[in-house]
Amino acid sequence: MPKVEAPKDPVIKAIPEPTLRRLPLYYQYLKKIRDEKKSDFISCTQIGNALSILPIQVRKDLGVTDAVGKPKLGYSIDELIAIIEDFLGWNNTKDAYLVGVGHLGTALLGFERFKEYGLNIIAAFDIDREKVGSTIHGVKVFHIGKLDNMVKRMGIKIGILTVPSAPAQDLTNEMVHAGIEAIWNFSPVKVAVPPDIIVQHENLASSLVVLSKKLTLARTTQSQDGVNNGNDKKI
Amino acid sequence: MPKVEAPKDPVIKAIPEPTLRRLPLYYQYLKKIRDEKKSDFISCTQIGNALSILPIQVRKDLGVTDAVGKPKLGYSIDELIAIIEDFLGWNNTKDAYLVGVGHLGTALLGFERFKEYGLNIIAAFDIDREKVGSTIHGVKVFHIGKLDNMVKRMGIKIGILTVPSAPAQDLTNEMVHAGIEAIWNFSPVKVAVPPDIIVQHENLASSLVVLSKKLTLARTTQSQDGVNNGNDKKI
DNA sequence: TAGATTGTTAATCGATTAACAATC
DNA sequence: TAGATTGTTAATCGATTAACAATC
Repeated sequence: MPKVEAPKDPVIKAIPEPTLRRLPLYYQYLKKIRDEKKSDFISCTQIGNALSILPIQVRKDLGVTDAVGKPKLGYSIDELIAIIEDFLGWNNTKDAYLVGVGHLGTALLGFERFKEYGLNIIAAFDIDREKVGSTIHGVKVFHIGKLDNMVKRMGIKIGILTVPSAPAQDLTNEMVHAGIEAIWNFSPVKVAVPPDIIVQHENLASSLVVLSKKLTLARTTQSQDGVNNGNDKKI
Repeated sequence: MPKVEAPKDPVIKAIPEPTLRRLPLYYQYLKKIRDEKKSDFISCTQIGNALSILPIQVRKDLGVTDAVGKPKLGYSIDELIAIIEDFLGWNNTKDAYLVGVGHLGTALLGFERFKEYGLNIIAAFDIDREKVGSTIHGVKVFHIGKLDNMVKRMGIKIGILTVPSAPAQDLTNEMVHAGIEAIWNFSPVKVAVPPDIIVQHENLASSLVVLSKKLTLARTTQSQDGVNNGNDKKI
């Protein structure tokens, strides 16, 4: 890869994943601020202070969108909200299927908020005959045997996997075989997929480990140094 | 033995957060492998291949625990499981309270698996009179007004926050005031806490953004370069 | 033994943070 | 205007990856 040359397609930009994860936080905050109607503009310093993020970090992050601010004034709140919404693709809804109507699956079906994020769960699948045929939070539950056909027929690209460890890999294979291109995996195992399939792994065990290790460390080091701004990378 | 100077307290080591997040994955895999009883030993190469992680990364990660492997052979599977379990503190259970018995809160109360990870949710709180007094997945639901007293009386240090945006900050304040030291935050907003309080922020919107941006990019770049091993940092 | 694998030290890569000129 | 803030380029920091000697 040549260092100097301009990229062929300017649409393709490398965006750091941490940046992508912070953008929704800014968005949330901006909407709150907008409703308070105190000002039409906001600076990176204000956003950063509210979210315990360095202002320079906020500015860098906003830089990946095409947001333009005014020196001294900051960014137009309304404009920034619109730009982030657009950048994150929250304007064009994507359909998804959910596989596994257990506790967590049921909870996700009830997440009205997903629609704001451009995600629309249009059907759910399970193997349990008692669940099949029912409607949960407005979403109909089908037998898992119908997955393949329905994915193909509807051209669904996103699958949400909310099942236990044991069947996770098999169901992943079924989804991929049917034509699913991106899997949001809430099962406790890391599933294997072909190289062109995208998997986003949500692991509660990992998060809990980080939390409890931080807590343990805070206790053993308390009153030694002890400052925790919530941004620590190491524990 | 260190060349220059020994650290004052060898217990306090800086462990990268990514490493902490990967350790549970290794653990999951090791347990699966152990049940297959094919061998008593396993190498970093095997673990890495199974999880799409570079072997050298696995070795580095295992290095932070006190696991010792044998050249040519690898690590004892049983020993490694025990060491990770111990390192992550999954042997001594920590009690926690859950605040907000909505869809997600209910789902978390039903997560038997948490006990394996050393987390024991011993009570839940809500403001809804219909929920108060009921028992969900074996956990009793109290009125939020009792939180302060019960946290103090039981010496609870971990709070799980599963409420909507609006009341998240107020409830966080209440928890902190009562004596909670670590908050596992599933609300959609980043809550502000004093510097000595730990917050682990679980944000579905952020994860979804990463997933959908990867999907969008994969489509625009398909058949150009197109190799996705699931380990990409940038999208 | 030969060679796969560990453990450790060094190099690379990328995200964060700092510095600073431009600007309203 | 003066000074706060943006936008961009450079420096720093830390995690990942590579290199390689030690070893069973």
